[in-house]
Amino acid sequence: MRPQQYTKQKKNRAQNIENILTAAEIIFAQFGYNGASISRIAEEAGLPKSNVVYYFSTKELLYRTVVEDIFNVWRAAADEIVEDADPREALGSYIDTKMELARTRPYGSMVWANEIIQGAPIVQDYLETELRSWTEERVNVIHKWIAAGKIRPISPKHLLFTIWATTQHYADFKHQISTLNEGSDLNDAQWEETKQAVKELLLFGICH
Amino acid sequence: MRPQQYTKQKKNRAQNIENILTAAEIIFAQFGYNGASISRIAEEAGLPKSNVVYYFSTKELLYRTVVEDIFNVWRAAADEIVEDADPREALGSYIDTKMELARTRPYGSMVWANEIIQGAPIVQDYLETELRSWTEERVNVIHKWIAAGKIRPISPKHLLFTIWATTQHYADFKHQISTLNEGSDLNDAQWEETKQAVKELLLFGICH
DNA sequence: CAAAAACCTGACCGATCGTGCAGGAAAAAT
DNA sequence: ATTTTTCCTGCACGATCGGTCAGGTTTTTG
Repeated sequence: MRPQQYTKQKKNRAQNIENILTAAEIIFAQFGYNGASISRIAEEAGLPKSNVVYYFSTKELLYRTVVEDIFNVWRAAADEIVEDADPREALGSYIDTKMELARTRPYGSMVWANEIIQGAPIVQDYLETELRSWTEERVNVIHKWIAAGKIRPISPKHLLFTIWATTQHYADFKHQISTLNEGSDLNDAQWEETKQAVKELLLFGICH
Repeated sequence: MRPQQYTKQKKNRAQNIENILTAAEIIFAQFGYNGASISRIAEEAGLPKSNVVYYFSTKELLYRTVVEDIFNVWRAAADEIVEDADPREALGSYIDTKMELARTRPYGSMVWANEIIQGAPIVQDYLETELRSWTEERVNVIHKWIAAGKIRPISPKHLLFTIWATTQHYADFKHQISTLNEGSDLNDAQWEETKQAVKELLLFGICH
């Protein structure tokens, strides 16, 4: 009986934290760090403001948690780009995964965009360490693909930038895209069509 | 003597307004609509807060002026995409112009990104009228290019989205790009290289 | 069942927000 | 030179901000 009640309390805590993080992602995406208020996040999460502060003692801690979360998801999504992979398959799979995340986690993408636009005041250390080393590794892989004659010689860095830009555009600018789609979000078929179009545009002419 | 002094006053007014708009573009880009404060914009413009309010009676009016400005610049940059143009030349020129604007007006691009991320609360009417009709016209042009066999059959809308995403990425994410460029902005040669790489990536395989 | 620990929240604080307004300073008109 | 108009700014306001804290409630412990 002891562990059960203890588990119950833990579960409630985990649930509250999850609700707060989900709400924070939406509110931070919509208003940016300075524009978002703790009270609005609390309202979105259906909790009193004091309770949000109880779990995350400062606004910055809550924000940092949200930003680091989407960063890690993106990083994990790209680990498949390795030297002995087939370029078309690896890049295609990377684009697919990032497009899926653009659809399922658009608010996380928007928070990241806001953070970078502001000059990365919170995650600058991440950019200079994890992102920088990870990027160098992928650039090296693409260079080896070129040397092996697997793909046409293009600038690996700009290929990565173009993939990031395009996939995240479908999250960050989803409102603009909806407006140009008669006011409604892309449906399943349209998302599939979009993924194919993006892959064709970016990869045709690159991979033989 | 009368018209000269009158001109002097007018010039001062024009200069103040220009300083305010330049400052507002930077501050709105960095903090978003809700996060930016009039006092910070005034500080950036080197004027008392009251003076900013004197020229722009409300924060929303100032913001709307900034957003509409970058919107119109972008729209003008793309008027060259017409049916009887050479696709490679027209699209290449469009990309070049948008890349130039990404370099010279990055803060305007960031304000637009913030506005769209927030769901376009201010310029929604623009999206539904000017942007929508303009987009349809360009889509029709690209369709005719395809019908004439000038370019490969691709989704015109997604081609446009990809161009927007990529060109604006170099403005909106310039801090991230700088960080991956040893901490410094792209120099003249790197910008030229970037423009060529983007055009090659997006247009190779599209235009014959 | 009592003691202890963990969880939760209403009330409050100083700071800053957007903006209205009175009135002085400068320029233009007469 | 004096009036009229335009330009400019310090001050004050209610609202909201992030964050503190005392104290109540619930859960766990012994």
